Amino acid sequence: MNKTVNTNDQPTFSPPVEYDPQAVEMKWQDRWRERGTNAVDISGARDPYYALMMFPYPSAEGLHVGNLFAFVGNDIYGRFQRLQGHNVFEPFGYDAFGIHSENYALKVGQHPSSLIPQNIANFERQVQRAGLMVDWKQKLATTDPDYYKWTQWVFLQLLKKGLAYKKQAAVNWCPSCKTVLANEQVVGGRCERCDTPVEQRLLEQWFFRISEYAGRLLDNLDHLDWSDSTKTAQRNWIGRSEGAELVFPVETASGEKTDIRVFTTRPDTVFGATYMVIAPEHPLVEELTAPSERAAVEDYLERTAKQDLVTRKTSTEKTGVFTGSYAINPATEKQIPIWIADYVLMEYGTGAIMAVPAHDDRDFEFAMVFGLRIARVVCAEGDDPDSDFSSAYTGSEGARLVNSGEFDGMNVDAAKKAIVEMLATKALAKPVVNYRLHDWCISRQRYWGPPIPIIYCDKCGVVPVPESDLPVLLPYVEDFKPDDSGLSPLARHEDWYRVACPQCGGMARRETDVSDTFLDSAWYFLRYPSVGHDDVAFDRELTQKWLPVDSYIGGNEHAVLHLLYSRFVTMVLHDMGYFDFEEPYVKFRAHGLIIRNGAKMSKSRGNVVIPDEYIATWGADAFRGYLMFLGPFEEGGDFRDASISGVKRFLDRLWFSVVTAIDSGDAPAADDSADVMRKLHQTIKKVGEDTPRLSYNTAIAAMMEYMNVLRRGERTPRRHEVEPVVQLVAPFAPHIAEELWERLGHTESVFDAGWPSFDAALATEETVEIAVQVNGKLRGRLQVSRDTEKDEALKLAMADPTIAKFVSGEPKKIIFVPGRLLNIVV
RNA sequence: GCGGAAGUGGCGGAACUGGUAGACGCGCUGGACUUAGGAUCCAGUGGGGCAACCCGUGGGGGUUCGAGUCCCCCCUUUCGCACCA
Repeated sequence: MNKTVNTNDQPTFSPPVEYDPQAVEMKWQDRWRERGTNAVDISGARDPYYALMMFPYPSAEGLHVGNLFAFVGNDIYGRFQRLQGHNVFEPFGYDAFGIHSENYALKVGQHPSSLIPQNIANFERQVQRAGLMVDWKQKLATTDPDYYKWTQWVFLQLLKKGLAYKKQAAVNWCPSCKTVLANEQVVGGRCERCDTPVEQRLLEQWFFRISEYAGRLLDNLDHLDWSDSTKTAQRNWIGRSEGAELVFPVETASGEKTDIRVFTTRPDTVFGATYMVIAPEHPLVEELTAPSERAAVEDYLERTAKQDLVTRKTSTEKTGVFTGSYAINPATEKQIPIWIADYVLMEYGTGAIMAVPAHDDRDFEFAMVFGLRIARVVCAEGDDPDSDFSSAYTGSEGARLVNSGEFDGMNVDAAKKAIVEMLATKALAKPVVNYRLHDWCISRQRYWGPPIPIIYCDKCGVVPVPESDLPVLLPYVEDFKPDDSGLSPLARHEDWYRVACPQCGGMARRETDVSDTFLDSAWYFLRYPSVGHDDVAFDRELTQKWLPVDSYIGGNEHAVLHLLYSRFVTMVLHDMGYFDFEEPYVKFRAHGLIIRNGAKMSKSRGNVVIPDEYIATWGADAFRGYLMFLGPFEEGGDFRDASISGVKRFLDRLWFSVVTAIDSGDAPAADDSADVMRKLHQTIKKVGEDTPRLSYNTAIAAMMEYMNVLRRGERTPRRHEVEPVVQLVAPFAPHIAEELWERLGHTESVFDAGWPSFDAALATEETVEIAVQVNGKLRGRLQVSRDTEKDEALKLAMADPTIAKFVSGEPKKIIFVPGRLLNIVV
């Protein structure tokens, strides 16, 4: 290499022109393909490691940096595990069904079945160009009949287990997408995709009984290696509440006796229940309505039914109507009026509440609007029990019961228990746990999804499609635009839905709804190892071998839904005996978001960054490195192209150093080689610790630091000083690592070379700089040997006049932290 | 309103269990080499001060020999959920 030393003692390097990222990257991508470097021996691999990333929706715009950021983060993790000796399976696939694709197809006037393959081809090109260690022989797409055949099979398993059922329900209806949305797809009362206000509609829908698994889904979280924020999100979504169900006897308008059951978390306040509210959809509404109130009630019901869910869910304005009937408060045994109001939701609890205006904000507000009685039964410490109300008192700490008969003076917790026990003796109460988690509506009145494998026969009723008849192919239809009939576009194709009943052979019709995209993605990780096995959804042995997933990386936007649904499906299949694990992902980490100019990237903002041109300019290795260096992987960061050059320079220097080391052959080590070796071993240690923690930015910084030490002054690097760095950098910049590894004379892939070990003794400094403080203020630094003791350090410090001048008289106290600092307190 | 996360130089960010704040990178300043350089290399770079020193991690208190880190109160940003009884 052309290194010369000028008279100013400043080394001059000629630019390392030989490093041509494009050429190197093309060469190695070809090599990997030819040699099958990234392919895994699915059935024979020992020490398997499943490094999964959330599969993307193959959009027409192609892969953007947000996708790539996530994929590269996973790839680094996977490659690192491979260097640790695991057989790493890093599959790739496409979540290609769904409203996204369908809407786009409608917009551009092309059929999704022709769009999707184009998009997939484009994604694949981009992913390969980025150099991911993907085993392409195991790829899948949810739109492939060989895949969705088994999605339909999963549906049938849930049906078999009694966990799929059909019911008519008020559902979220998007008037623009003309389809039903899951609760989860409604954001702030608006459609997640098109932002149109959502309305309610009544439709027959297929549901999965996920609520039955709420307790397990919640409890298992304690044992998962997931980030706490994700677990918290899941816990909140599941929403466990402990309380009691109380029974309020009532008499209907026609004089019949019946009960209304309510759920409450505050049974201690039952003496303060001065009225009762049932949801407009409550089954007893009709019977409880007195003739005199009929007109008013009907009017109110009509108004709320028309009301879209936005107003209903977001408005806190209290509306309601009196039924004309009364219930008996089981505690006071007094009559209380029964009201109908839309602030009580039929989907939660029992659809009826006991209203305690003195101790619940919503009940208080309602009572104020309608002039209902307010009775205080809990009194805060030091409060006057007879004072007036200006708001509800919802606290409980230090509070005592009042106006509650024999329970007066009890604290809230004791009263909760005692009152439920007392009412239970009359069969008027029992402790209950409630969850906010609703059953999962999987029906979609759309075209672009797997048809739900059900046949309706006039004679036999609801008949599941026999497993041997799967898949129920999604027919190619030109006219797939949804209409507002509430039916899927497939319902317009009689030739498709007319079918013989599998049981009696008579005339029957297919279910014309397709299933939710979340069902496609709720089991894809089970499929990857078994891709190519056309006789089963997932091969038993391969599944036991590779699953559960060792490490899963994905976006936090899926922290709740996708993760919850896939946990549920896994749990059900486990219960059916298909495999022996019940949680799909041992470890999950959410990556951060890449933003641009402080805003989330989106088409509408026009700030989407497509990686292609950056890769063309800087190379995939530099671009990967840059993405990982711009911030902590789990936090993301702002994309700004200015600083890519820093990572590129690092790779240039690495290249130059390695090539120089090779050229210098067996030249004797330089004088400072001990320092360099110490730094090298520290770097191996740090990169080995940071990488599995996904602390990629600091791992890269550590490697940069080492390069700075290595190149310090005019020294010529030696082979043993650079060779391990090639291994360290390999997960981050795989192409340049392979090339340099080959130039270093190796014939095997650097990814099969293992991870360099570090010498703990060598990695420790023998002399350290300790801080000297006087009264906690930094006054100087001392170079001492690592094992210097307190007295010795103090002596050295006092010998330094710049320190000693701050110490007058005898120190009161000496704090000494070996190897770190000395604090003299005077 | 409830819940989560976060406020550190001009910028992105380091600082693992309380122990030298600002690693690493970008940018900037000066210099070297150059016909030239947006290439490469060297040096410097939190603010103030000639200096000794002083001030600095959103603001205010506190605990401690010592606080970016722990505790209390407030402010700001951001992302979820929103009448769940």
